[in-house]
Amino acid sequence: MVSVGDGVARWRRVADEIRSAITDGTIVEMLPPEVDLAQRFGVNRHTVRRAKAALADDGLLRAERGRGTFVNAVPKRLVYSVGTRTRFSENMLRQSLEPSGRLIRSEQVAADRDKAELLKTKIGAPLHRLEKLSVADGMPLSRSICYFSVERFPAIIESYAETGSITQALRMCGVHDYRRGETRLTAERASVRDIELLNCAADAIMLISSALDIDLDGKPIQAIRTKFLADRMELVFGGS
Amino acid sequence: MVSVGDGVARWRRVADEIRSAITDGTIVEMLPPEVDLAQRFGVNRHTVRRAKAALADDGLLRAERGRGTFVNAVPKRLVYSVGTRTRFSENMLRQSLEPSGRLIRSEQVAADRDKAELLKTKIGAPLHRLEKLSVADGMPLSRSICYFSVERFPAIIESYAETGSITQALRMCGVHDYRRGETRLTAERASVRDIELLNCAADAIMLISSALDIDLDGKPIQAIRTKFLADRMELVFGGS
DNA sequence: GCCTATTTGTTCGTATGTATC
DNA sequence: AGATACATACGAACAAATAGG
Repeated sequence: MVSVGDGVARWRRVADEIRSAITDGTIVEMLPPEVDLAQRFGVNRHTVRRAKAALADDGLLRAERGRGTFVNAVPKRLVYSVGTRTRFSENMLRQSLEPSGRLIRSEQVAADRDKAELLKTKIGAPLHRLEKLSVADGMPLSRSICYFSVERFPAIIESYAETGSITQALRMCGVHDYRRGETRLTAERASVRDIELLNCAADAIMLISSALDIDLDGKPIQAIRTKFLADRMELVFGGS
Repeated sequence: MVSVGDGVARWRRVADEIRSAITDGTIVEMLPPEVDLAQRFGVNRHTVRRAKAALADDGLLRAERGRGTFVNAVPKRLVYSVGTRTRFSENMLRQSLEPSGRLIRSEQVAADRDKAELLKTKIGAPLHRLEKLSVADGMPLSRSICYFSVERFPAIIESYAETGSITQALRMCGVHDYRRGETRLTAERASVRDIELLNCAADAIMLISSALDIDLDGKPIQAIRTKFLADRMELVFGGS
């Protein structure tokens, strides 16, 4: 066990290791006794206790005096299927969840080099920049920033604000179907703004997807950058 | 800026925010002065300095007294293209990087329920469990755990140890082509073992891919779980 | 050269959090 | 439950290098 002066407390490290062991099924029902854990991680028993307290706080554990520590029901990650036809609403409904979107902020910006290339507009062309929050069953799951050509979709913001769904907003703008182009994926620690918008833990991890949606003729529709809460989501590509 | 008693030091958070700003292009050439950063993050200047020291240690920054702090050449994230034909070596060579694989550990295990289902073997059937490290230009990028049916690929371990490439090892076992089935993605904090094997920051983030490779007849070849260093990699699906 | 503003580098002290025994 | 050592965080300085007029 390492961790001295690297900015991450040992108890936090231990808590994360235990959490992983629980979510990936290594620890199923009951936690090993504190002394065993302390030895395995090479830390003091107090440190293990601190870690367990943090996990119990999150509702993952339940300690019973004299009996041991039990693992509570683990909330499975929601599955988001990314195919050529990717729709947030459909993905959530399939899992019996009530989807909704909330408009955080919208503005017009000028296309920079990257966005102009993606959306095939001129550099400096006006774009709608739409920042939204996606929620399922009242739980914030992700936050996205979408860019649309103002010229092509003048009224998309109003339509989205009305319906709370990009798919429906696009339909109102005459786009009845579209598909997913390329998707780029990486991950980062949640920023301060992520934490306040998504109402998540301070050390949450965001799965970041940058994608381009195109219509059936291959013309670009929107460039989207979405930050998913990695704790609550799993993205699936290909297969089925 | 928050963070008190949550197990992650403030300087570490500040360092991460600055690192993000650098990698996503918000900060280009020069860092704002320490007092400005301190105010923006709501911390003491010492805390900013500690964060900068950590980043300078990683070679991202270069501070010059009286002049300011400069951003070194930004190491762009390497792109890993995940298509139906996904090969680590080809992906790296395309970016003029010298790929290599290192065998960490191999053993035989019995198939549990999940793996048996994926690999279409009986529960309890013997599997090769192959743990490896993938490196490009001397920099560790990811670590994988692969499962192969022992019955179907008796000598895969030796072949991999010899060649350092799964593709080549499979060829020696009579599989000349294979493709990627489903890929499931999520992200987690690096475990202690990740940190020591990949030689990365204490609070690094791992992009986790769980996938199944199948041969051209649709028969399963290997189940792979790969943990990519999110700082150094970007996964691309679809498009091109 | 001189002065000044800016920016990084350093040194005190003090309080709190972390980790062990 | 204390006692101890070390890491973290803040505050208030001051020193040293740089840039501009």
